[in-house]
Amino acid sequence: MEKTISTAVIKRLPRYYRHIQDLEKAGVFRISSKDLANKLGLTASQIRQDLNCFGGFGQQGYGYNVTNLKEQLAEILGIDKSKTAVLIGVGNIGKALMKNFDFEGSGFKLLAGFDTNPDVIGREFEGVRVLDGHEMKAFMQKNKPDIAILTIPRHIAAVVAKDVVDSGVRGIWNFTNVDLHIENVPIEHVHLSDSLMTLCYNVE
Amino acid sequence: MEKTISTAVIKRLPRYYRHIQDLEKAGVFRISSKDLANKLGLTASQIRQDLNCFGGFGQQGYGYNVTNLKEQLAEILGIDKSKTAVLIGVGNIGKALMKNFDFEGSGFKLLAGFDTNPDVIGREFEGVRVLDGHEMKAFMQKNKPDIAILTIPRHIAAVVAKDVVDSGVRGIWNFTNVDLHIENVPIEHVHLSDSLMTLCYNVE
DNA sequence: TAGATTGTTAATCGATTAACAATC
DNA sequence: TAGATTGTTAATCGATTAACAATC
Repeated sequence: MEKTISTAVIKRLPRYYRHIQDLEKAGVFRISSKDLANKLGLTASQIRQDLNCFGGFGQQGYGYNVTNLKEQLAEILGIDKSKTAVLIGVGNIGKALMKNFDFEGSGFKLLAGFDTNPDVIGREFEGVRVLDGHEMKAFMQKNKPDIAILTIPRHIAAVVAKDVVDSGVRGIWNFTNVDLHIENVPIEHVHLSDSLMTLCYNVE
Repeated sequence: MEKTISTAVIKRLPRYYRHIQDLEKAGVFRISSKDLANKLGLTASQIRQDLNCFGGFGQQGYGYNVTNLKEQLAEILGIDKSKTAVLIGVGNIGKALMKNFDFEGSGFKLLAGFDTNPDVIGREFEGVRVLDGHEMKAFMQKNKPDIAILTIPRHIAAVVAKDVVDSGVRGIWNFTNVDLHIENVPIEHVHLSDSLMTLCYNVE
């Protein structure tokens, strides 16, 4: 029986992965929990506890092998086997993501964008085509993307979220400023305004 | 003596604010911690505890006055008195923010964008001008913005962050995929790839 | 081998939830 | 007044840190 891992732990994993990736690029072969903790501003204890939720990746007296740990983290996060995504709403944010964001690096392949605006339909960004929103349902049935990225206006967020889940999507990356909640469907919220308000509080 | 508030509490405040704002727009005058908790998927106890870090805004037997609570939250977060911001790096994400993001709604006034690319220098988005990066230092000394928004490539993130802090900026909204850390300067990270990796994990 | 560092158990700390007297 | 709901204290729960035996 799998024990469930707390979200606190899971939220730290991508950060571990990112730093370990940097270390590997910098040509570092091994790192101790102590040194990694220093780098990240955490305790060595916490890092060891976190990693040991998934297995003993280290070696007494030595520490962790950087490349091995990177691969283990990639596997835990599931970014080793590429998943698929569609992006819904090719406005400014949607466009910025299509042009800029390294989907591969986070374990995803972007299959298509969707919009209803004729100005963007048919255009291509980084090799990904923007299709007519009306074709979406058919596309989803055929291609079965794992997740949908919602970069649409907030007033249609709930409806579109329901639609994509009905079409079989298993997760949502939500850029609309609405707290979506759908039973059994993981949703990651990117609430930029919440983030900025938090900064506002801290700046006082 | 001010007691410090835990970041867990602070992170929830913008969400409270957002929902209370919605309630006000929907014409709701009062709400109990119980009803608000239901709406947010939290416990009534937690909401009362959180709000009572800042004061007793409710009334026994009645609940909370929506408009009053909204104003109290705005004051706590500091979004009632407008702060100022500059945006550094007018690439795709920077542009998307300038065009789309409701800075006023989060308590900020965007003063200017900066870039070194001649294609964007001189352009205006939503009434905000993009200036030459070389003018930045002079601009900062004159206008003293409260925060800087970093939408620049990751390899220059640390240097630019140091520069703006030296120029007197009191907070950073960091969109670069780097964990910046500067003594005594609050930094809010928007790590999109971390967010997507977390979703990747949860989708499995 | 001796030194280093892990994996893991135990102790501590902090955050959430429950309970209830105060009071509108 | 009686009912509702707060503010706040106490109890619980979970997450972080400390400690140390195991072992490379």
